[in-house]
Amino acid sequence: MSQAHERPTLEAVARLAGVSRATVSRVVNGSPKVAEPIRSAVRRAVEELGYIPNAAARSLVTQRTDSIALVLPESASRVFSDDPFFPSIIHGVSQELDAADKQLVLMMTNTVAGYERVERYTTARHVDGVLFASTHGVDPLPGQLARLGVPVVVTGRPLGRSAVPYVDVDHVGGVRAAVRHLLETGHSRIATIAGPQDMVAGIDRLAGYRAELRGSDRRSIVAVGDFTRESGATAMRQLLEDDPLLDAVFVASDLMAHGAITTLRELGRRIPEDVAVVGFDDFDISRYTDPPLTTVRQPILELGRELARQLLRVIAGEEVPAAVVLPTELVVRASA
Amino acid sequence: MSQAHERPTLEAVARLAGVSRATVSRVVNGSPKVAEPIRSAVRRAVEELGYIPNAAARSLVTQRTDSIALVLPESASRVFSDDPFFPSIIHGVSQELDAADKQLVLMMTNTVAGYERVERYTTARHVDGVLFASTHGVDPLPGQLARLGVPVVVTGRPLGRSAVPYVDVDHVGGVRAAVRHLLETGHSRIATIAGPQDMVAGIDRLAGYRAELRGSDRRSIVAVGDFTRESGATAMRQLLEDDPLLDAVFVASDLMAHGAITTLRELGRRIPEDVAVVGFDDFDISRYTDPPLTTVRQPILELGRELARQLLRVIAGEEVPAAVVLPTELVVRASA
DNA sequence: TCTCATCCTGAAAGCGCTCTCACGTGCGGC
DNA sequence: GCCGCACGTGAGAGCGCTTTCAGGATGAGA
Repeated sequence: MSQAHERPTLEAVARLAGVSRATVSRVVNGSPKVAEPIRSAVRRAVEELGYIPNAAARSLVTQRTDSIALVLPESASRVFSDDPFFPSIIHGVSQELDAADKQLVLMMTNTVAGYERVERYTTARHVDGVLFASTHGVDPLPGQLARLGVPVVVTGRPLGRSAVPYVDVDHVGGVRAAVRHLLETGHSRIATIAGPQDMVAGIDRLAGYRAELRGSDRRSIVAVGDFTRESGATAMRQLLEDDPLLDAVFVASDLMAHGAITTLRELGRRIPEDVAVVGFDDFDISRYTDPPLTTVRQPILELGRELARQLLRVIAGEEVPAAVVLPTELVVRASA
Repeated sequence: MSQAHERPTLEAVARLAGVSRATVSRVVNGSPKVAEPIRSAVRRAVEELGYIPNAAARSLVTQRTDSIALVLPESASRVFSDDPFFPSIIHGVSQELDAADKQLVLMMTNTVAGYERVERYTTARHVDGVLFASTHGVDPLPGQLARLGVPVVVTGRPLGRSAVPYVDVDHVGGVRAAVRHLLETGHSRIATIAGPQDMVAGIDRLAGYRAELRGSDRRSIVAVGDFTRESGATAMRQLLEDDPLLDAVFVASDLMAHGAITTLRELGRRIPEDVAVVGFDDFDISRYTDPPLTTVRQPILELGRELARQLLRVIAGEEVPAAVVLPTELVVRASA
């Protein structure tokens, strides 16, 4: 099938250049202690043979693999088709790793077996470090790996205590700005559709809503969804049963906000005249809903990039902060 | 930082089990020619030490890496946030590779430098095979790699001739079904918003439209977009200028269809009463547009899975068909 | 009882690379 | 003119694994 199975080795280059393997290795790895004429002779030989170092051999001795794993949780499977969160994370991580010339190994653990594979793979040091785009519950794996000495960084403040550095966005700040906006624009009955309360994003966003409302004399009206569009639609219905006179709703995700808008439409409420709606995420689609959605933007791409950057620092042995929190920002459009 | 740098080696297991390295290796790799008592003794030692084979060392001798690369083109960068195509491909590929216990190395080449990296990386046999989710133009890299003996499979019928096996969906069949539906429901002026004509998806879908219309006495009315929402909106406007009386439009992607719907709305046309709209893709969001979009479903997840399966076959040395074409299906909703 | 095939097992040779040492050179300083 | 010191370079020892090959047991057949 191929004539190229015979890839040139260091040995071959060394012979052609008339030097030793050690010298070729030095040149290839940019060691400064090789005299110029020899250096260029080696370069020429490398060029001529199209020599490319064998990664396996190199890893074997250096103990580095120059690749890092990004682990996506079980739910990614479901979430993938509709929610740009994971794609954006991947994209951000990829950008940063590309720049650092590291490989991205993607692991989706949608089964128990998968979880085990991840564990095996990562503890076996097949990668230099592990990134968790973990959003759900309390995952023991990151801490476990960290304890084994594997560099680890996760997205999202871990529930429970954890010594693993994380990168997250300022959920509370963003939500407070959103609710404040609602208050300032004269709304008095402000409800919320919260996210799942086993996820930090769900918990923190609800906390932000409560915190901001506490400063006013408004009472809180809460329904809980699971970040899907359907759950948003259902929750909205429930909210309106609880308080038919509510005039605003902060929805903890754009997808749920879309669902809520659908419900509001069906029930004949005008947006924002009858009910103002604010989402959270600022997905691309939210610009195209009717009306365009006022929402809290979280920098997901940047989250991915920062995630990768932190891990690269850990791998390099630098100190990293226990937490990096990226700012969120209220984007006012027509829905509130 | 860690006490675990000392991972057990074959040697350690061998000592503990009182056998040679060779025997441990055989047990670990499931060779049948090890007597039962010894086999279980080794198993116990492996268990006790938590032994995990070192991938680099193994690769070095076996010449396999058990990982495969998925290369996403430049445009992925732009496309990622809004278009579930790539995420679904990734997801499908990942599922299949997980099952085969292979690692997925993701490479996004958004720069010329990136392209070179991909080339270096893949020709260096750091992976057992390469998948291209290539959709754009004529990419020489797949063919080049194939010629070097690297197993390669691509998505989408390659433009120009190519010896590389590919997996694609039945664009023409799906489009014809869509246009036929439009004809059968009594539409007489059926326009199309085509995709970019340097992409197979764009070309084939336009061809399908033309082919089906040729059987009727209707004339074709064509505008071209680039698969983005914005371009769909613009193209729709143009189409209406060309023929204000058109009563149906087949749009070559759901995203463009959403754009087209926006335009139709703005211009006061009712859907489907005044203008029927059919899309192509069946993205999740299309179920939630107003009205829900009639569209041609292409099985993207399955495309990814099939892609991976084909590559695994190539790697295993099996014969694979030059092309696998997956069926598409018209999904009738309210917009046509 | 001897031969021979059969079945396991271990010794050892690498896979391609990095990196420590030791070993020349060539030079300045005394 | 000799010593010592940089400075470069090469020899060689592995990194942890697989796999060939040879050889020791074992049991069947004669």
